[in-house]
Amino acid sequence: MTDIFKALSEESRLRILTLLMEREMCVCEIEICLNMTQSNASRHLTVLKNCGILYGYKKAQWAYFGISDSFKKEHKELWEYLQKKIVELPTYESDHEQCEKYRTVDVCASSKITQEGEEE
Amino acid sequence: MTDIFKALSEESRLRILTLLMEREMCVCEIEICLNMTQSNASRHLTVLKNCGILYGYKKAQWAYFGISDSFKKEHKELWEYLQKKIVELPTYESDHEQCEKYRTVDVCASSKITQEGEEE
DNA sequence: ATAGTATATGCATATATGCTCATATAGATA
DNA sequence: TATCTATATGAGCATATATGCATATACTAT
Repeated sequence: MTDIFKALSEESRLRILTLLMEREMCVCEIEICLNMTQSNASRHLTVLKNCGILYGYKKAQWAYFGISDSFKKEHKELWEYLQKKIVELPTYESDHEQCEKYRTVDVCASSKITQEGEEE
Repeated sequence: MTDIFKALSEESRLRILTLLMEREMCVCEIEICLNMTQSNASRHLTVLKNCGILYGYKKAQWAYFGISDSFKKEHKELWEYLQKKIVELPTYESDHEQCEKYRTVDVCASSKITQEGEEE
């Protein structure tokens, strides 16, 4: 029980959750959308997965994560609470904008070019 | 938002909550029921109060704490989740037994005698 | 095979957290 | 006033956590 609250008691991890509420994502997408280092994103995702909030699987060289259905079911009230309150995060809007911005591009495998180019 | 999860991500504080779900209590009652030091109990209560989970007031030389109605209302789903899951805490039963044991006695102002006597 | 991309993890470090002991403060009582 | 009880808090210490850098591993594509 405390492990779930511990996982949720970190702003970066809540920001990750707001993104995953939309759709599952791979590490490097989160890395770019939330502007954090790769190792940092990876570690936070591991924490969220280890306590059962996220599911995760690998496909080709990517590791995808999403919000676990069993978590939603077994922690129903908490999940409802999160859905309701997480939009109040100060970075909610900007994170999603950043996310949309890279949505059209194939973020992975071209991230470096996109980052340097910085057109638009 | 993270401050509430942070407050809840600690076993000792969840144990305190299980007691306060029954009735409001003063610091020294919690200290005895959960077998923790006075300073430790006081600090945990302060954390829970600072994030709005508890209310607190002083009467004579005692400081009483209880679960805040506004918390229950403004964080309804979370509160329901807590009520449902907190009974699963490994120490739930024993903590309440300890609590009942001292219920009949006037814990405060006679705690030291009761502790040493240890009859029953 | 070689090079490039994505991810996980060891290591070092800065910061946060929890705990105990000691002490200051405030109210109660003789 | 002097003493006892209850509480809050500073200091010091041990542990936990978050983060960045470097690197090992795994899969892709040429």
